[in-house]
Amino acid sequence: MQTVATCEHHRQAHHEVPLTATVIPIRAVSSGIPALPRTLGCSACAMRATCMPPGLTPDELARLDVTISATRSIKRGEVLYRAGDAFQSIYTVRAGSFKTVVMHRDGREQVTGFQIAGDPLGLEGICEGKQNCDAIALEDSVVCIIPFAQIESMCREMKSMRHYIYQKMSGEIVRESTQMMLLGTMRAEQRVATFLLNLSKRFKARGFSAAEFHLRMTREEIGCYLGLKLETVSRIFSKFQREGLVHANGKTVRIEDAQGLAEV
Amino acid sequence: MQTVATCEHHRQAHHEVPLTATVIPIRAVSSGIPALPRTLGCSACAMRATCMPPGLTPDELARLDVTISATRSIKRGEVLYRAGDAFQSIYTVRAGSFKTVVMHRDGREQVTGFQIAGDPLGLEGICEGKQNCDAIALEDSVVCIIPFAQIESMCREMKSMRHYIYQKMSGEIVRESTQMMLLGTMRAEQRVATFLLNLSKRFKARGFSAAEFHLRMTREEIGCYLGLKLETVSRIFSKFQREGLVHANGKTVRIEDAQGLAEV
DNA sequence: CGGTTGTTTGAATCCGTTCAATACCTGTGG
DNA sequence: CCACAGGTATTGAACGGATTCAAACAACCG
Repeated sequence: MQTVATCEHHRQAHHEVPLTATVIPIRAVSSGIPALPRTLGCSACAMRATCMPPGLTPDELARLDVTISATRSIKRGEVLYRAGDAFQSIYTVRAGSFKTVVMHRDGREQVTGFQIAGDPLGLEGICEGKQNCDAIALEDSVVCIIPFAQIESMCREMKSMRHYIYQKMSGEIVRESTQMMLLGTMRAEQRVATFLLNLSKRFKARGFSAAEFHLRMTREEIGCYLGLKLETVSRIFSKFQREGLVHANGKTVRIEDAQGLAEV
Repeated sequence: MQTVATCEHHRQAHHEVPLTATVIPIRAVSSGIPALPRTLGCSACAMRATCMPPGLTPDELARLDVTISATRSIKRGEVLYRAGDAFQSIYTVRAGSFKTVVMHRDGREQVTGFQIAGDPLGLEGICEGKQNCDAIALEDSVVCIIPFAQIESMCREMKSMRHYIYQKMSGEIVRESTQMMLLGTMRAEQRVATFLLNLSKRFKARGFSAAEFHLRMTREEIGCYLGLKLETVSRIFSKFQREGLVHANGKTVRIEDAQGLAEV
């Protein structure tokens, strides 16, 4: 079984993921995964506000329900897609969480993002018709499959859908430039503080606690994301704890002084 | 007069740029700027292959010529747009070059990209309806103005135009994740080597020499882009020169051993 | 020409890494 | 149930690469 921890594997062996085999109609999966929203299909989905444009007509919603009719379950450590895979769909995280990783020939890796429920996945693939990073589940997860060709053809008539795609993509660009700033200008403590505050904000936006949450990623993955070594991340967690900024016990984190964190 | 060099200024004072005042019909500008392609309008533009989707019909080309009918000249050190400006247009660099800079409240800056002729500008703005970075000319430059609302409405009928927009945006995402990898995993020498090789490749793609070119940006701006201090950049240029990898005289750079650079 | 901006180089410092040892946690099989 | 193994996390000490501080030089422009 593949592990999430080490930041070095998952090369080669493209296209071997049995894509269709694990695609299941939404209704079939509903009873199996307890954490899922009860109601299914976009029209009744609790997360529609984050995933889809606002102000859709009933007709348009009905069409969405037909188009986005399948989810896919991915176990912890498994990949949703790999760099090089042919681009066919974009995804929305329905439950669980992912990391996206780009790699160099020489084995160097960079975690480019962590995605939690409601976040989009796979947008980078549109450019060259193939994915440029691996998307790996940090825990047992479920994604909604959004077939790009179909959603794209909806764009013809639906201006709001065009704007939705633009916004998601543009949002990725903005997110990444923020991360470039972090990597280019911040010192280690600021990076970790920013990371924790960002996670906190996103959990809050999805209705979870902003103060206390469970990290699904290892110290190494955090380091890989922040341009630091895992030891450095660990040391800074400890330091923040000594200073009363956070309480960190393994993967459980409680933010004690958000203001203080922001001022690191 | 504003300077390009120091990596610290250009805050506040949004919206004060007299946008319309400097917008000139393409034909009016044609004789003024010698470096411009002789033929004007997208249908006859030499750079259309890089700026616009392939396979447009004559009808579509004619429509483009009407839509993209103005350029704008920006003098060295002046801004094309600032963070916070209302998003209205995207741009293509027609002549000259730019840097894009994001900044934090605290004055920290990060150069997120350098754009040369043929490169797109302003795509990040689509997300929130306002720009999230400053675009500053590194030399006297000219951009084509692409009014987004109009190009967007062309997307309704023109599938190729929709794909064009997707590809440009997705390309930005890919470019940025590559840069995140550089910032997150490479040591200083590798960053500078990668930077030089990337510039070389892009110049070559635009028909300029891949081996020898003129840097339009200062050492400080390069450092700001690569997450290094200007002294470090300077030292590494000198080191590369000692090792026979490049010949650098001020802003003129000649790549002597591209292979060696790639292996740094 | 002087003044400003940009570049180069050296020496000292410091932050994050590297190397290493130990502890912890979780799931597995005896 | 406990022991064990593998991965994960913490912490210390030494090291090193990039920064900081400083000075001198070059290039540019009015």
